[in-house]
Amino acid sequence: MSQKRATAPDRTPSSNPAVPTGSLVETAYRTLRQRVIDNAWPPGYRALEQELALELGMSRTPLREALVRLQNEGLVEVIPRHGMRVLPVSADDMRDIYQMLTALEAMAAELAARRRLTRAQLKPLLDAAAATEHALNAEDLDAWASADESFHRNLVELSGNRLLVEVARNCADRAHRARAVTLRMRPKPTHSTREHMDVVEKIRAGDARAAFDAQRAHRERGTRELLAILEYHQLKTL
Amino acid sequence: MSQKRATAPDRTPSSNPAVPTGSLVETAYRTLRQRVIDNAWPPGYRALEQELALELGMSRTPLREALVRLQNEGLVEVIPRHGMRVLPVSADDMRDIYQMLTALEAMAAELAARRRLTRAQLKPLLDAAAATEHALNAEDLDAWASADESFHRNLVELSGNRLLVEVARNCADRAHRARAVTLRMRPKPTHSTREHMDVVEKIRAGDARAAFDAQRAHRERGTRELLAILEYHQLKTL
DNA sequence: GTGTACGTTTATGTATACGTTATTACCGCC
DNA sequence: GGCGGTAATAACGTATACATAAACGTACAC
Repeated sequence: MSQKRATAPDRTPSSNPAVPTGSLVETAYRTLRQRVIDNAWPPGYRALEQELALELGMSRTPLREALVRLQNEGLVEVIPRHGMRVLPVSADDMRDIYQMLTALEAMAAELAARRRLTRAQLKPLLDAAAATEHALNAEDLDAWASADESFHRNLVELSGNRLLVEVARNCADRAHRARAVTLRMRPKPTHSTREHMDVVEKIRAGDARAAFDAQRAHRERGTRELLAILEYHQLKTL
Repeated sequence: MSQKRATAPDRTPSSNPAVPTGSLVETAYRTLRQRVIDNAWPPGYRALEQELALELGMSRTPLREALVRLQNEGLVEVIPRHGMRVLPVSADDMRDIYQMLTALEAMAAELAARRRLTRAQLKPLLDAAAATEHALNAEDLDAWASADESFHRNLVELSGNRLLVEVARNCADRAHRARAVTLRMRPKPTHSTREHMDVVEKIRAGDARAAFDAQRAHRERGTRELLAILEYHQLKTL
């Protein structure tokens, strides 16, 4: 994975254009974040501030502020005189991220179960779990991945803990690229899909301990699976 | 808790002067962060960018960058035309933070126990636990609080998970003021101190499950205690 | 061919300027 | 006194300028 500069010929502004928001900082932040997460920029990719600012049609000032935010979120690093660099994610990083998600989501499942949620409150989670099942049946891996993300996002939101939601989102962002790259290297996600329904059922039943255990087991199995893939394919950085 | 402006007469630059670092951003970041965490600035406190920049002897540019970082860390909010405001921490926030710390530190204890640490590696944690004991015996609450922080910091560092360390540090930062304010409102921390030793022993023995349970129980009891204090004293924001 | 020295270029970190608009102060009226 | 309208002020968000020093390219010596 060699480092690429912003002058790489396959990069044009139109491939991920800035979508205007209320502020230039926000525009830059969202645009750049998207590029990192969706692998439009590969790991290690570099670009200078002035180049990015020109491309996004703004001065360096808001662009820098966006980069500071992205750096705080662990998605890029800002290197003096070398601009920004997309932070590669190593296998160790993935282990760390997955350990975090395991702890956070197990806690989220427990908190959700304790809250005695209504059918309406549980619906988005149930819908997401059902969507993973439909996608699996239709053998549509991309739809499955999207539904999987939705499941996990909805799960942490049901915890009612804002900080947990925020941190889990950042963990998911950091892992997103690796998830996408390895999506077709893994066995069919039969276990995952079944485990989703299991977690939902435990939450619905208000069984906090069982919900915790179910979600935790789900993430632990997923962690083992992913780390095995990274090792087997000798994927050092993603 | 009324809002105070930067012109409050009891604030002078010398009470928490900027300590020069390699960059002005870093100087501002550390100075301001310290003021928030140590309650030099109370919850809700406001200050304008230009005022802070003047006080710290720099232009608004690096000052803004420092504020962006602090906002990302949940310590302040930046309000257009009103400058920055120290984010008050509500009882709900404290519940969220403690739930996070419970999940993260229990996981840290488990990971630490799994790593089969040497005596040398365990020493900082053991020393910190011993320090809480000594401070308790000497009836020195401030020393106890400091040792307690050291214990928790060392615990998460033993997890070997960098992301966990980073997130736990931020949770501790957010909770720091509330911890300090409530330090003398709680019973003598006899349980805490005994629990520290219990956790250390489980980690030393390499019993991951027991370490997880011990640290989790420790944090859960502490959570209940703190939330009860906040309710009893009608502390709405800290 | 390799290493070093030197001059030039360039990408920052920071300061300052500028345009916009939210906020505040003031005034008149009821 | 309270309310509404208007003008002035101020605090941004952003653009531009500037100083610094890192990085690069070239020439020369061994």
